[in-house]
Amino acid sequence: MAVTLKDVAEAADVSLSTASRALRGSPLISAETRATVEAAAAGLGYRINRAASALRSNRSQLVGLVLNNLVNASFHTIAEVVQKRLASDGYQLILGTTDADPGVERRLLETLADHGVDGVIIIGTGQNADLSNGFLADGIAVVNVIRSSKDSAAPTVLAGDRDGAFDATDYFLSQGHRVIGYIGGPESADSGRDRFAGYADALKEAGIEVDERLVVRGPFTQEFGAEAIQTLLDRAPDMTALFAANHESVFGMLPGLTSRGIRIPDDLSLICYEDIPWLEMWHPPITVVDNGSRQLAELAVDLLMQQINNRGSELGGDRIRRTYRVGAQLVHRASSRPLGD
Amino acid sequence: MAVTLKDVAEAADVSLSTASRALRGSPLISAETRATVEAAAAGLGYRINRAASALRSNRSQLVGLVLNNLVNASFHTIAEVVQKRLASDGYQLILGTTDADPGVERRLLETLADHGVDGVIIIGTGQNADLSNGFLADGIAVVNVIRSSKDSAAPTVLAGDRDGAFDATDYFLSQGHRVIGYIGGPESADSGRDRFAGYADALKEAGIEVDERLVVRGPFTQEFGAEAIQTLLDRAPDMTALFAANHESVFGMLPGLTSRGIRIPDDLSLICYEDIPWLEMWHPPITVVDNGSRQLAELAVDLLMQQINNRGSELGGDRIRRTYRVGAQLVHRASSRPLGD
DNA sequence: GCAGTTGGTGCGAACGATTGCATTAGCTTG
DNA sequence: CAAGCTAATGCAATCGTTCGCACCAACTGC
Repeated sequence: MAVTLKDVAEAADVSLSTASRALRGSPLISAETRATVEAAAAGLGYRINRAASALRSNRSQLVGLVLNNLVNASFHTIAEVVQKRLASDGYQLILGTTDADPGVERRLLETLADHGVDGVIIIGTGQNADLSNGFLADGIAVVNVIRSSKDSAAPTVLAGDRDGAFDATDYFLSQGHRVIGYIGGPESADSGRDRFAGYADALKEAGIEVDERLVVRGPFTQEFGAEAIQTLLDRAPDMTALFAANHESVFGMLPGLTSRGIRIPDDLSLICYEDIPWLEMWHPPITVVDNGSRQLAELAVDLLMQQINNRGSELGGDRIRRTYRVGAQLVHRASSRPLGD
Repeated sequence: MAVTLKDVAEAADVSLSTASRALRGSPLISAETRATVEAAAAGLGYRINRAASALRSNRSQLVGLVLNNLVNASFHTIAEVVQKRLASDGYQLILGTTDADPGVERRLLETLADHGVDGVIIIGTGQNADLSNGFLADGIAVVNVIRSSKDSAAPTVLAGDRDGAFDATDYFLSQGHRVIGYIGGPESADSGRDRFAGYADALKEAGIEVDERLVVRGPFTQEFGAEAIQTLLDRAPDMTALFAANHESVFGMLPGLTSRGIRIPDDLSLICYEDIPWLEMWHPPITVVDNGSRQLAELAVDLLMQQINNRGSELGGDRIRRTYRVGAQLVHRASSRPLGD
């Protein structure tokens, strides 16, 4: 049988409560006693039983992470960063994927609650705000990431999609480009909408109308990217710059450019969304908008920990629900060049 | 306060034990009573408290997954598949990354045990077999994946690295290639060793000596791939085929080929290890050795569930420790062609 | 020298489910 | 019809921690 706290208490010749407090770092315990208990625990190889601890104290040291999938680079980056941060704070990560299905998401959230998670980070569908608001009421911390939900009372960390797209487009404009193509995600996705808005706004400020001929929008798949680039090249041979705002589509689009013999940036200037390592290794290295997945994850964990640590004190009431944005950043490399040089 | 089993029992006018048994599907309960209890539970919105359940029954419905990172495609594929399979069986996944550090791995495994996981799937360093053997002794299921450890008593699911590399090389040979380059992982890694062995064996069978000039081995990074391809092209301009057996290096190598103006497969036939979606989108689509990550994951979960379900009955004693292999598969596409056509 | 602090420690009741054992009612069987 | 089953249910102990409260000794201040 495993070593229990009772064994430690007996070995250290103190009561169960004292042993518990000593190991938990309670200030009520004298330094001497604490040392004795810690020595006894170490000597016996004592390990806490989290189930018992969770049952009694209502703190599981478990945090749930809900996201669509792990294939998308932003998502697995976030998962990895969140996991590491949590681990260093003594928490473990329960990971669940939803494929963006609200029903799956709901069942997952309920199951996470069954396990008594102390908090949840949700890259969600936005359809289960009622549930996550219930979590908050029950003292379970919640942070939304990337996708907002107007009904959610939890803080939200968003990516700077509009500004990122604006900056990319604006950069093209500053280089003299006027015929700028756009491949992006669907209107139905937050990111698809916001990035397109950034593209359109930048053009508008420059006094340019959005030319539908130059815009292709569709699902987050590389197949779409492969089609989209062909469509665009056929439809607008006069295009001098292209902004690829749909991350997945890039994988289909780049090979398409290569096979058509389009040289970057000589024939076409290019900027892609999201910084995946190998875009830097491409020839030429691709200029990208880095959406800051790591920072998104870091901030999400920070906000979650604030909530967890403020549990009880209603102090957080004001700050919660606030929306944060992690700015996107244009990473200049070699895939874009001034027009007419 | 949350609804507890006691509330359900009272609502259904049965005892606590009957309520518990009814919801858990015990055969001791009459169909009628079961229906009553289930109705009461549904009516009250009862949700089990996993911490309490775990404490009493020693079953947490939690499974740990230990791996290096989530960036590598095989790893995040495995994580996603494992998570989905577990969820469909009523288990949740606690995910931990180790960066292949044995110390981190050890602490992670201990923490997983603290949380009372019912099982662990380990893509491990092989350095903590003592711990995982202890898990088995304590009734915690263990399955090793991808990396074996001679000291581990747990079943192991390995990839068919040697055979995959053998097949790829053999295929080149059958197409008439004789000067076949090799870019692979270090000797220190299982996969690096096995794949090189497959390459060397295939050559040997064809009566060809391994030519050190054609072999570059190094770390699992794309930077290494970028260097390696340059080295190889400089050193062996007569090379007609190249086997890229280091997954990460592919990301650095492909752009290198493009920039040197090497046409695939006209100037060089190419086969890469591990099937990442966009290799299929490349121009030309790249022939690959698919190591079967999904199948590895599926099999790992199967083996884990067998152990979990056999807990108590010592019946599994014989089967455990067995090693399984998921065969790699050559996926023919268009990046290799017969020599001299 | 006595009431009032303060700093440590122990007692014992939870937390919410599971489960071995006892119990009961309704049958069968000789 | 008594004894013996079986099927269904209830009782109560138990899992390992945590934490409110009571307690005690030593010290302070008047």
